[in-house]
Amino acid sequence: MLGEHICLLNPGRGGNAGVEEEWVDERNASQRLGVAPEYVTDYLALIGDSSDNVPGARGIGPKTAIGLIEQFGHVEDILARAGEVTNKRARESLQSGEAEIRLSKELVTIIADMPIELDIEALRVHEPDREQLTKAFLELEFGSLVREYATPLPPTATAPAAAAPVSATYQALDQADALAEVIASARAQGWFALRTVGSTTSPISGELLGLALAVAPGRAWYLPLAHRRPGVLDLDGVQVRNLPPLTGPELQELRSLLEDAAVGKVGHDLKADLLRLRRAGVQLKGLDFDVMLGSYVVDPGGREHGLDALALQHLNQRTTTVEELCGKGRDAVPLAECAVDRVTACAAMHADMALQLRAHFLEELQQYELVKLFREIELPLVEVLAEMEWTGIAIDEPFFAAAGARLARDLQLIQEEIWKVAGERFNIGSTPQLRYILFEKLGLPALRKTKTGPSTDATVLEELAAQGHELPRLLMEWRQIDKLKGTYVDALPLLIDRRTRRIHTSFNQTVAATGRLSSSDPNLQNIPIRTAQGAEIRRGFVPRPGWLFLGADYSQIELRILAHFSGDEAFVTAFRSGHDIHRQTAAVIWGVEVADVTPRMRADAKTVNFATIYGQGPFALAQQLGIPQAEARAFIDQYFERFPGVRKYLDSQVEMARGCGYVETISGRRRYIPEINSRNYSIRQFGERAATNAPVQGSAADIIKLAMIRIHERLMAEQREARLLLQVHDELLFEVPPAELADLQSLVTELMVHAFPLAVPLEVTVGTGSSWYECK
DNA sequence: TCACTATGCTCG
DNA sequence: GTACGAGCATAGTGAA
Repeated sequence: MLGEHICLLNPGRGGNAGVEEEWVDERNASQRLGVAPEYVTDYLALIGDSSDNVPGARGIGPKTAIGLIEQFGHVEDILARAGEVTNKRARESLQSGEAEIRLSKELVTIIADMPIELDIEALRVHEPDREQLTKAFLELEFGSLVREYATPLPPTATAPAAAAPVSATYQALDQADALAEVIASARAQGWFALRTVGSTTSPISGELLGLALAVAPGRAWYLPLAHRRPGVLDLDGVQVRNLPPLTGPELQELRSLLEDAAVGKVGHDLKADLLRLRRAGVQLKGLDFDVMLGSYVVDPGGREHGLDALALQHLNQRTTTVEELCGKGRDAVPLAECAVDRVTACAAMHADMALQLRAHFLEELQQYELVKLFREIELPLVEVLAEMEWTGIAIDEPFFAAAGARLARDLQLIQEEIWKVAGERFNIGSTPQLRYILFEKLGLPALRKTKTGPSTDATVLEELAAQGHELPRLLMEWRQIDKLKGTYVDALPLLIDRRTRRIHTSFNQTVAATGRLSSSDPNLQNIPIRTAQGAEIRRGFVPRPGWLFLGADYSQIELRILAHFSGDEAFVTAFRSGHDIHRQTAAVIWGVEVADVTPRMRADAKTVNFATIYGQGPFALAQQLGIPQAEARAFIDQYFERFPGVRKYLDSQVEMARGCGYVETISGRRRYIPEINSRNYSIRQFGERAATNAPVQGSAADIIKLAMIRIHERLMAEQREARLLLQVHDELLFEVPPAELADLQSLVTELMVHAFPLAVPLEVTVGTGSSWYECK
């Protein structure tokens, strides 16, 4: 009944039905699932979607499914004898009829290969609307297997029935001797799990409210330090009422435990714990395991790394979320106002979950050979990022105020002009209103469409302007200024920390699927630079008085990585010669002497170089270069003809993704690419581009992370005052006292250049100045 | 009031 | 349909 291909959801790894599909043939499926070929159908039918992420999914997991098949044989027999199933959850699930014979992509596949008339293409969607699919299936006549057991799914998400942790095992630490006992066990074991509670989400702006500790599974303590409400828990008014954090004599032992690097610390998002403790004057040392990072390293893409999600997925535990504790939005109660016993239950539970998840991810990291990446890059980076966030960066407030006023004036003027040309007043920021003005009232040609109507984006306006219309140019100008004002000039001063007078971004370590960092609240990785007017904003980022900024960029790191991986002779030679790579590329592509490369040729070669990294096709390249598609195609062909090693390498990554399901960076970081075997052309294409780009982008991320770790180590070891403030993917920004500048410049360059040995040299350019603008 | 989507724009 | 990876602002919509 089965055809040649089957869709898997990375069995055994949990999974997300929307993303992690993987198409394999039947023999492969049998091997991958660890199920005899004749049982593959039953297996797939039985497990359906067991992922906890899937709305409505209640799981018979893969292991249980295999066990049931081995025990009973085929799926019909399992259902007939459901009462004999010993696993309680599986039995109830089977008996209730909502068993795991459900609509899943596996079933879509099975049905696809049944000898019936069915519009398969219409059903093969990546985020199946389950209700719609259910209806479609039930209305159609096909194999009894599906018709009999498919049932409509509940509209709302249901979590697995979790055994709620007994609250009695989570206790507040209200006695000095109890605290001493916990500390003693932690020391005896050599490690423990912790979870801090802060007054705000941001660990830097908020204060430490309390600390949860766990030493063994199923039992944890919470030490309240600065809660304003004792709640129903009677703590005899000792530790609860506004104690200065960790200053009491009985807390000195705890401090030394936290600061003892020899005692391992386990947690979820240790960077936040580190920062909250630091605000309380405690230097957390001995970071040993961060389950958020563990989850990220095991599978950086398309999965949740939040503690609640991880506990649900891997421990089958339903945790109390902070949202449940405090409410949300307008009605949210500050944590400091929440009853201590409730905070205790929540925080202690989180410490307990982190402790239990450690074992799970340790095993997975070992299984996938990711321990080194975890131990030598991601975990050490936590302290570096914490230090960066802690330090923050200063902005020149009067500068921003003046710029804001100026932009407001400009905006006003352009707005008046736009309204005059349009013949009426309207909200320029509203796409629908703008569409009406441009394409209906003024009758300009709609050049491109979005889902909801004609596009009005910058490329369209650019083209319309080129056709001689006045309004598009004004609109582009308005948009640019509006963006600068709204996203940067007005927004950044509001994020200055009241206490430090600096801006403290968050560097997120578990967001980007390639291994890159991201920055948020505010995002300091997308401060304008490409336009002259935008770049002015960087004048407002300043070092502390008397100090300087030092900026250090990797030159063309991604292209160098491409040269390294591909080993392409011409490419490697070009880099080793140490000259301008885009110029060299141009010379090779067009077969001319380097000296004869025109600026236009160089610019085009640069574009083609980037096009390669991103897997850009002729269509987009033509658009970008403003040339016919056929010409762009010729460029690309020429490029790969002259750099055959590059073509070969890119193909090899696609093959790797198809065969192994993932691709790897230079330090073994994986990215799973289930889209690569999708039957949908554009999804598959996307998978192929991701497969070729991820190793390049991800390796660059690995390398700069290593450099950051080593630089930070040196700064600390040599007790320098200079600090790393920002990372922008291939660039580091430092704040330096003048006396350290010369030294630091060579130190940073040295460590960045030699962070990871490649087949081609790495180059770093540095710049200094008294604003970010000047560091170029 | 809030969550959510769509659109558009900033960066490497 | 058509370039990888991110975060954020505004408008608009529908439900509580």
